Amino acid sequence: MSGINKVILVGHLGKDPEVRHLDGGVTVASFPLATSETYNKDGKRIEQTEWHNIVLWRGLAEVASKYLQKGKLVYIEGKLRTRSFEDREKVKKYVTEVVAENFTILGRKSDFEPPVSSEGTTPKSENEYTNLTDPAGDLPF
Amino acid sequence: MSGINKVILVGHLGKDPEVRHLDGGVTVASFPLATSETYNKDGKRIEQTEWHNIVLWRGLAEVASKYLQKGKLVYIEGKLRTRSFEDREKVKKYVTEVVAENFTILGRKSDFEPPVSSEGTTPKSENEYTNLTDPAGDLPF
Amino acid sequence: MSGINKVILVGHLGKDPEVRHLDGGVTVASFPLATSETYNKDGKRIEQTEWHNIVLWRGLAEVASKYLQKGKLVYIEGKLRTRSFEDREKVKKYVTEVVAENFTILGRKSDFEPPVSSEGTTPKSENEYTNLTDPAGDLPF
Amino acid sequence: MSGINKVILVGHLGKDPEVRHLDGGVTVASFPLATSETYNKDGKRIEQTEWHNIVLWRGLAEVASKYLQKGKLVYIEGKLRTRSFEDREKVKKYVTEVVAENFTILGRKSDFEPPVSSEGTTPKSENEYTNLTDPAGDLPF
DNA sequence: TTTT
DNA sequence: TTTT
Repeated sequence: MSGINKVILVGHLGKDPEVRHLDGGVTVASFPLATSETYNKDGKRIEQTEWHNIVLWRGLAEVASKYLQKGKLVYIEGKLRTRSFEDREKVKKYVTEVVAENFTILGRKSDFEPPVSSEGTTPKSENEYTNLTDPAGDLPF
Repeated sequence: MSGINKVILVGHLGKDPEVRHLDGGVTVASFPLATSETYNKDGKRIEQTEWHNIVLWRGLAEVASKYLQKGKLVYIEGKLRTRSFEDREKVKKYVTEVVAENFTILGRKSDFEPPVSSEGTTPKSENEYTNLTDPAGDLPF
Repeated sequence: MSGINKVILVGHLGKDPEVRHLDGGVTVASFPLATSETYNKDGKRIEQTEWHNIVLWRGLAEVASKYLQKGKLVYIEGKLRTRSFEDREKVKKYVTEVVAENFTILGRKSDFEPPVSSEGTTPKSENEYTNLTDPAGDLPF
Repeated sequence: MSGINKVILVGHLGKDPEVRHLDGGVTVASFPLATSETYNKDGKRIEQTEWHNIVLWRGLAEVASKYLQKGKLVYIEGKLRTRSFEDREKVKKYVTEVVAENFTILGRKSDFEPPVSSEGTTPKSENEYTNLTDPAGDLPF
């Protein structure tokens, strides 16, 4: 016993969430998240990007599939989990994922709406941010 | 002995940073930061805002005074410190502050530049974010 | 909108939790928590202690009242909340608290049992730690 | 750009740190860390352990090699990094590590001393905890 | 594979 | 491979 296993990320989705429905009816969503760090080396600005495998379960997966899309900036809180699997050649491999326990969209108001087909959105003012939290891991509205 | 004292905030500056230079030449900056939470009560969307007193020292204060302004969205990492002071009526009072150890601007590219007097900025595209990190607590460029 | 408000503490309880039952039957517990930091100044080891007001609600308050006592080492995750109140002289005052959302006892096995009146506890081996988590904010067993 | 990549762990070392000195004189240390979670399933207490690869650089590696040993309870703060390497069969593999930026021993006073060969240690009192922090990533004393 |  |  004795443990804290916590991950806090702010980054952009590299792809739309991929949603699967397991046999028991459980929903799982996953997507890659990029967190980038900028630092200075010999006067040049270097950007280093780290990619994370994000996994969400149940209600949180449902919310993610509805409100998160490729490119969005998101705060994610979760825990690390390394699991093994067999690839196509039956070789045992390991992958480390971040199992999300909570997420919040960081961005402008338009980022909080599910994408629509309609054109002609209202112009946005400079400082128009908003967010969406799902502390309970379930639908927030 | 034995202690972790860590605060993680993402919110908007309520005012421009207020910068002071202490006798020994040390720079201190401070500003209020709002973190808002939205939840559902009886079908209505309630927004609850919490205000935090942010304090930054030395190099981090210099960076803050240059790159942070009222309204900007920022990630702040720091620690809690409660200090006492005497108000004008000589009454002892307590205030809890977040002493920043690190911050990152979260927002669009324009948010990374110090404010300029020139008018006529270039139009921004929808999904234009960027950030600025100062892990070492000193000027990052 | 847009906010993350997160506090992570590891420290010792300064007192036993104080438990109150509100009118609606809701349980609230609170206790002071010390987080200490040791640093070096001119070759001398300086210890600086920060005190935090911890507040717990409902099921988490019940668990805390049962398993936490003065002196125990605990990991606490929560959020900052500043509230105002009137003191006995009707002066408006402010206090900043950490509203716990989760806690974990860090310590040896004996620290996980509610205190008993019986004497003569079993001797402990050198490296005997264990912990107790309450992720859901409710009774964990 | 735009990124926060933060990991917070509390767990026990599965092995003593393994220290290497790279060509340029840089020190790297690494060890496995176990974080365990206990939960209830059908009235049975289930313990699930997650293993993390911890990597420390430079001064932090030196401190770790001196003060951390197998079995000790430690708080670690760092960031995720996934790197690829070729195994003996020239197969490309990936491993995700936690690059530590800070650590603190959590435990009793005896846990803060480097291990000694002498026998006959002084008995410890019940509530004797202490800690050791290395915020700057360098030797703290 | 994101973002700037 | 830790810890209880």
